[in-house]
Amino acid sequence: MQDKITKLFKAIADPTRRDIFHALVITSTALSITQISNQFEMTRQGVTKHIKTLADAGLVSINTQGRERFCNAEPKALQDVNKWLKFYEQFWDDKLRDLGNYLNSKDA
Amino acid sequence: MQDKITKLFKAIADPTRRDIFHALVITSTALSITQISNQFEMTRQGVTKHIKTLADAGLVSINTQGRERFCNAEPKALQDVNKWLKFYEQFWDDKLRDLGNYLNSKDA
DNA sequence: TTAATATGCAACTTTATGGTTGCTAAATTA
DNA sequence: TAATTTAGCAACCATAAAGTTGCATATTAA
Repeated sequence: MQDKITKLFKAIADPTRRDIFHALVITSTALSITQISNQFEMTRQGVTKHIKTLADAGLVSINTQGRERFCNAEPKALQDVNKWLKFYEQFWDDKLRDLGNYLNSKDA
Repeated sequence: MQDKITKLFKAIADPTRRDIFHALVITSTALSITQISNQFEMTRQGVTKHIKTLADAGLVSINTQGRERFCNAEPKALQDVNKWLKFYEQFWDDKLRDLGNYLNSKDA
């Protein structure tokens, strides 16, 4: 199907999902599906779908208790994004270095 | 339409686009559309579409010279992704800190 | 000037995505 | 036990996205 990093990127590429994820991160307590949906202008089923996508990407964990399903954010999953970024970071640093060299040569 | 950060996330959410971007990053010279498409099992027009998406997200800059259009990667655009990540980094750090506290309490 | 090259644009197809409605089932509460 | 609450599942819809083919156009080379 889809590789892990793509799932992760696609999960956070949707603004609504970023909002849901954010809401979960800043809440210390786990939230049930209904509690989450109440915070959004969308049907519960719509929210459920997004949560499934987030869970598939490892960004949310779900704990079932009775008829309720409590969701928790798993920000650590974002470390893979960070790892991906790290490689390219060296190139934007290089550009800064190049700019520095350029400015120095102008001064001289 | 779509906000900047969403465009950026969507651009890198596609594996082909990540490949194109990567190819441009690791090449010191700018590449024409044709040169890029030759590296992919896809029509030139397909690649062109991806490049347009990358350019819209600020990840690629295009320099027209005669009938050719030379593309350059702009890894610096990824700094916005980094900025977005930064906020959540503190939460995965918190988790590590919590784990540290837990281990310490076990030692005592 | 004719031929070849590099490219963009438009239309089209297929599949994915975001979201909805309607229904069912399992827990809980009265 | 009956009513309510929490949630999943399936079907459906509209739109976006990935990729294709075909054609027009501008630049460059013969």
